[in-house]
Amino acid sequence: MDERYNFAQAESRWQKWWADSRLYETEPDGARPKYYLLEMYPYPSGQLHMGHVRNYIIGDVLARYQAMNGYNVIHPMGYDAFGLPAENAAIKEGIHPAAWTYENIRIIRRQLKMLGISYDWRREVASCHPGYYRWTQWLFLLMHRRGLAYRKHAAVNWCPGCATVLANEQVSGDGTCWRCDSPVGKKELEQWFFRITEYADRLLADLDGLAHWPERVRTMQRNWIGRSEGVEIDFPVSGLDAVLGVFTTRQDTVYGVTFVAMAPEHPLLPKLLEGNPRAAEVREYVAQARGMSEIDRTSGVREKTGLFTGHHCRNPLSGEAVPIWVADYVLMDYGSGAVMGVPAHDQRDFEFVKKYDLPLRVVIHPLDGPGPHEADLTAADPRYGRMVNSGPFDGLCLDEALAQVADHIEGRGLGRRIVHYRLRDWLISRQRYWGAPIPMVYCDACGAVPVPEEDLPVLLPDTVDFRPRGASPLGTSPEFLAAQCPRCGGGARRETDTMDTFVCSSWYYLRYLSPRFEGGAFRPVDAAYWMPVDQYVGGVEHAVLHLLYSRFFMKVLCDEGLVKQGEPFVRLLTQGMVLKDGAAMSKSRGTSVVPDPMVAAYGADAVRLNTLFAGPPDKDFEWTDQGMEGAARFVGRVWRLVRLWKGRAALPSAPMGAPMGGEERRLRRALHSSLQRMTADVGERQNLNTALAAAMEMVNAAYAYGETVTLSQQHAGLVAEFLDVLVRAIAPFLPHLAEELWQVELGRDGSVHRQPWPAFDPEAVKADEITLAVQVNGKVRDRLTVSASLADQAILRQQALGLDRIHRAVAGRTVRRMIVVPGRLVNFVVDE
RNA sequence: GCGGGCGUGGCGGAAUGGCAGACGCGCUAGACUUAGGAUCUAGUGGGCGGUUUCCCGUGGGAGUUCGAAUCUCCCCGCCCGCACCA
Repeated sequence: MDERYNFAQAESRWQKWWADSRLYETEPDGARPKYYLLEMYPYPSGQLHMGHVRNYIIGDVLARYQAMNGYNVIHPMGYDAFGLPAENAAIKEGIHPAAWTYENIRIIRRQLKMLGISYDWRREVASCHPGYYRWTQWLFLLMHRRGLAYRKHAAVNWCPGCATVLANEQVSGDGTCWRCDSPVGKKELEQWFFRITEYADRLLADLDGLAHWPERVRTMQRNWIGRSEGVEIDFPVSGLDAVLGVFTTRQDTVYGVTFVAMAPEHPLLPKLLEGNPRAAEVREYVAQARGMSEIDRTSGVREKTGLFTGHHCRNPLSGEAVPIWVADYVLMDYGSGAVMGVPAHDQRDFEFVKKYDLPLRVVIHPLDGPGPHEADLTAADPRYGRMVNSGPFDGLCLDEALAQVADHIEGRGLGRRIVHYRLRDWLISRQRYWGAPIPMVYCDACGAVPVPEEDLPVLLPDTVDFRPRGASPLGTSPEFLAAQCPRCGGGARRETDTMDTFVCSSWYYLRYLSPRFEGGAFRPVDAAYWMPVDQYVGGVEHAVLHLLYSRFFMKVLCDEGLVKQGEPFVRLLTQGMVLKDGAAMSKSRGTSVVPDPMVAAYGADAVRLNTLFAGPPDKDFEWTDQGMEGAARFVGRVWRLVRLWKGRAALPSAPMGAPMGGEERRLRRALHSSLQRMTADVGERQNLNTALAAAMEMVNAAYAYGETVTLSQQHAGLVAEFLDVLVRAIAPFLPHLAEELWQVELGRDGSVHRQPWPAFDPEAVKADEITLAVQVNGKVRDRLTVSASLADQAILRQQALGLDRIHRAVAGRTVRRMIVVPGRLVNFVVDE
């Protein structure tokens, strides 16, 4: 028996057989419950590394497991194929982005097949294919028709590295580009936006329903949407016919305002400076503040600066005159671009008045006592409390204070309640070549006119000089640029920007359902059957990018009546990263580990096993080749076991009915308790690493049985049952090995991947006798083996106290209590 | 600064109030063998002049409990998110 499992031969044979027998191709079937398993499709920038591979392997295990549970599983794959890297690589290497992309797709497809992932390859899509982006453009038109796509002039994020604009979500917290890490600047441009803010409330509210999403992701989206309820209060500017609107969530502190600060960009500022002796000084300050980079400007550690404008305004509640300052810590793009300074109750305002020697006034006292004297304050007290020094509002507390002040403001026309969001509209224009052209034309007579649906797709021209120059490469193609106005028939000019690739990926999960459908983005009946995605697997880095955009798209499509649900992804598993040298794998840093050499050396199943066994799916782990040997060892161990036992299992006289001895009952118990654990670990907890640990225990139990009972004496029926369960239970994890064992070694008909997931026998899991830990005062002193049916505590007590070591530990002391945890332990509480 | 997560053998990790270290890697010994980087078996947290009978041990400290890696509080460290958001 020193033959070895020829994984290379078996794996390629079964991959071919699966493809030939169309095993993973699925169609809607009203008679069966569906299960949509989706992994985030990759950006084809080269080969897949272990980070991607982990994603797809986790998804594959879950897909195969659900198929064995009787679901009609759809499991598709495609490519997020538009994007800057294709263009950058093409510029560098002189290849066309399309050629580069399709070559990478070819490589990745081969890798995925090599790993034995159960995709329905007929459903493969590439977002750069005209058959796909035609519908991306169609969805743009849908947005436009619904008033959700609009063009506006704005100061937008500009990434010099990518030579294009970016959406807010695509600028990292430190002010750098999410893709290339360049510092992002601002540029005044006229651009296309999607009105995602219109859905802010629903995007926020529906997060509560996503019970099977990680709390972390929901929190990140909540923070990103950033809803805050408050009021905008109008402060009339003294001596001018103007009001300064000030947004606050703390209207209960309005009597504590001692200054008002406006952003350097505030549109009212020029008016304040007309004929103002301080104008020159203020302008210089404003120029300086606006010249600061975004990063410096928004850095919390920097000391706040400001300058008095020379004007005052009137607090409409107290009637008091307060100075208007311009200050760099006030942001134009949040709230109204002006804040009321309440130094006693806001730390930023506190620091500001300490620096510029402005007054402060305490207007909130703690609920349970007196407040501090102004002179004693060393920091602002931002807590809610009881209003004081606030005229008619004195004594009001908490919510009541907020509500009554807001009511008063609205009632007297001094301002209005406002719900403000941090979320901004989604900037989707990109000044790059390799993307879906925005299907609009500009006509001198008719303005911006959408391309008629029947004229889609607006094809990306092949021959364009796509070297970045800060303007859209498409503008260099006269043939592309020239268009006819769909409305008046006159000469017109095409939009030359392409769409953010996140637009493409916001709906790909729908295209999979009707991948070659010519009559629409997807067939509504297909979506009705397959949607929503039951399980989505992908990296957490898309928490507020792709996952927010997709939710927005789904809601729009729901409003349009094309889908029935407003949420695309029911269950989300954010798999951890595979690290190399403590950081995410990166091709540019040369820390990318690819699966190919390991598949060649150990087989796809061993790579799958090693990847899954390294840790829980949602946690990061450092890649190491160390485990590969062990993974390959387990594959061989299973194979040898089945080869050794199959003859015994195949005996015609292999009935389960033959009486079983202690060894048999022990093996059967190990089999079924391991199976029970695997079922819970895969199906409920999604802890695939411990499911595999259970599978290993199962196999170890078989070897242990083989040690004590020689082959010819082994219980043929039990051996047969064992092999049947084992091979089915490892099938989702080690699909090639399981198929080889099922069909070739066990000689069964049909694919193991079409077998039901084995059910564990609760009776078999029960032990005949159990070993209890016996503790004295919580310390384990001995163990006691008793019949599992023993329920009589008196007998248990007697037996436990009869143990030598227990007797000694208890001797001479009084047993106060006996605590019994059934099946686990007995604890005697004695006097110290 | 705010919010969240984490901290367990030489290593990856297991145990979510009940026998700490499952499972695996690595290591040690043995068996088989011409050979072993194959395979199988056993051992493997630390301490001890007691090696089945004792003590210690889950970042540190306190607490709750018959019993704490697990719950509570304080502290330390690492990671992630947010960060002048008015």
